[in-house]
Amino acid sequence: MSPRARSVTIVDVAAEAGVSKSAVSRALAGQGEVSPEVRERVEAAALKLGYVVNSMAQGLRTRTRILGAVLRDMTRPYYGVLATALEQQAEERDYRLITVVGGAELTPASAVRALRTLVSLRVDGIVLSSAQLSVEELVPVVARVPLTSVGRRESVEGASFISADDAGAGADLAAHLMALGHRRIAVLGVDASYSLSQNLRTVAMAEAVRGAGGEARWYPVPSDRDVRAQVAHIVGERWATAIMCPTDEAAVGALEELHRAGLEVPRDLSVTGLDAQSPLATPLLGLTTFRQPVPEMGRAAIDDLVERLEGGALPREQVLRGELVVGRTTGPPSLAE
Amino acid sequence: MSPRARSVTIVDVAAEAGVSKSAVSRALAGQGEVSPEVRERVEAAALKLGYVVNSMAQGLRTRTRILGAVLRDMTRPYYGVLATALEQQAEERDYRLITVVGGAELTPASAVRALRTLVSLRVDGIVLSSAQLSVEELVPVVARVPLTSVGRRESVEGASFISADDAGAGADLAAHLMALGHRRIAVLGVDASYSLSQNLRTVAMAEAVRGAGGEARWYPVPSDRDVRAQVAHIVGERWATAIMCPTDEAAVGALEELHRAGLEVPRDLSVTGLDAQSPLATPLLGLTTFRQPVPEMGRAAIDDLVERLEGGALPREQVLRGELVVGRTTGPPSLAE
DNA sequence: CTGTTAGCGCTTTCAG
DNA sequence: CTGAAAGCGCTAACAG
Repeated sequence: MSPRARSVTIVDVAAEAGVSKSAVSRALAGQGEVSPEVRERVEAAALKLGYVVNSMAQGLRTRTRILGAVLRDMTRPYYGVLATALEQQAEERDYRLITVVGGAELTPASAVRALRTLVSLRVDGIVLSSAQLSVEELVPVVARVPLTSVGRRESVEGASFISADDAGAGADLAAHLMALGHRRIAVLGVDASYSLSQNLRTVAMAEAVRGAGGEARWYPVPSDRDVRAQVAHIVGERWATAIMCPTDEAAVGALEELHRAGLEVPRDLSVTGLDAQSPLATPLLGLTTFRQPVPEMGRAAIDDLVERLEGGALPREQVLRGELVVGRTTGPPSLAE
Repeated sequence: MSPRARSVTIVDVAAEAGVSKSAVSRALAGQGEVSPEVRERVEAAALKLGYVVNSMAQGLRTRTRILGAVLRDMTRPYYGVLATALEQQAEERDYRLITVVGGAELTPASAVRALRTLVSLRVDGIVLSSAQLSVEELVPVVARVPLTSVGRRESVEGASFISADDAGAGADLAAHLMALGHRRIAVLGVDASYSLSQNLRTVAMAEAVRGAGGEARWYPVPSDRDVRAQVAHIVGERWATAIMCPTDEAAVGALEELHRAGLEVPRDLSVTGLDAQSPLATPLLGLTTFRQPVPEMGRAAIDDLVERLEGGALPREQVLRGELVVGRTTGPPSLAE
């Protein structure tokens, strides 16, 4: 292995350019002005030596223009899309973005670790996505650095949050089924302890069905990735004419189970998903689902942070609305009963 | 907005605990030993004040146990799975991991920016995934910090790399089709400038077909996300009995197009994907594909880095092998010709 | 076992 | 416009 090079500092650049290190700092950071001639010499020297600023030393004195994001399970398309949007918008605003991902399951403990990593790095601002943190855990970090929560309403003073209208999405899907004529609808219900947003959706589905004069039954599932058993149960009951799922992944799980049971969709049973971020929202599957405005949420989160950082804007709340995606997994209820 | 608190430092903790700041440093970092009594007082004070180490100040003197990863398009399941694996293994080895994602298209420019961010943060080591960087761009960073490249063979002295056996995967899929009796096979070929790994796969597919006595035709596609036109062309030609795709996403695109054209798979045409990371590898679609050992690659990358960091191990090369996943999109060629 | 001291690389007054 | 010098928060000798 080639010996690791001692990293080149501002002092090395200064020597190379024949100026003081303050001159180099000014020339590179472009704060106090410098003569064009010095600037040029410095830039040449920096390039020649392969100088890269030491953000740590820099951050000891000033802002670094680095934002941090805590993301949950990157295995889910939702977070991938969010990460990409955050990154692009940060880029646009001339900030760097670093992300820390919790394990597949973002437990409070791992979320706290992730936040600490970011705080310890003294990032200028933090985007926090769907962590299940208590106010007590959040207060100390909000006190130190601007924080915007995405996808989950945080009740912490001083934090902004951006969320999708989960309840509205659930209600729209329910309305779609009701309009098709369904009256007995099974909802695969998720508990708030697993995912608040999935809980909001599914609760809203059931309520919307009932509010429109239909019957909804709540079939609790441990997670959207674990629905097969309940679907089998629903099939056995022969009561529902439609199954509403908390996510697209859950919907595909349900479709698989129905397929296994020899049922045809939507002839025998209608199925809805929710998210439309994943490749599962392919026309091939033709899932009826609801597109959450994830890229928009990511952009809004960065904008909020930057505006608070630079413009002194106040923390605020934004709820973004998505749109129904009608596919081929929903249709009129079967008459054969 | 609540006023941002001045961040609490080691000195504040020292005052609170009534000891010197060195004592605090030692107690918290656990280097030189401290009396249990002092340790306890310091820990209590740190907790009370909500102290979080300043990695920037710390990093100015020592290693931070933070690793960095440069990832491409997080929108692709491959990178999500990789990110999760990297994170988990880093956690296991007691390192933090921060990731910087390039835009949807990881251009050399954005990869260089990402690398610079990591270098500027003085991470202890870097995992670089599938960047299209030249040796000249890589040399300066490899000279500064241990780097392990994942998914792409870097020809830079001093870097490790871990890759999947792309060529082997392509060859296995080709062998599978040949075994089924196919002799005229269309390969959706990807250019190396878009993705080296996709290029390796597809080239290997064509070669393996020919090596086994079949005929392979190369149909170039701009990317694995843009295959519809070529597939339509292939359908029109009525030559091939099977289509080999560079990725699962491409395969689903192909299936959609075939579906649109009224063809049935695998009766009329067989289709293969490659990756099996995405939710697209669902039993519902039943894609015949090849599972790349992505989690294993992630783990190996972190292990390699940590071992070089701590054990002085030398950079090395590892090629990991995945496995064929036989689904329902391949079958014997149609006889009707 | 503990405190004192000297920087790590950078930005920022403050003089010149 | 430029250089000298101080200091950000921390760790690592070095004395006590």
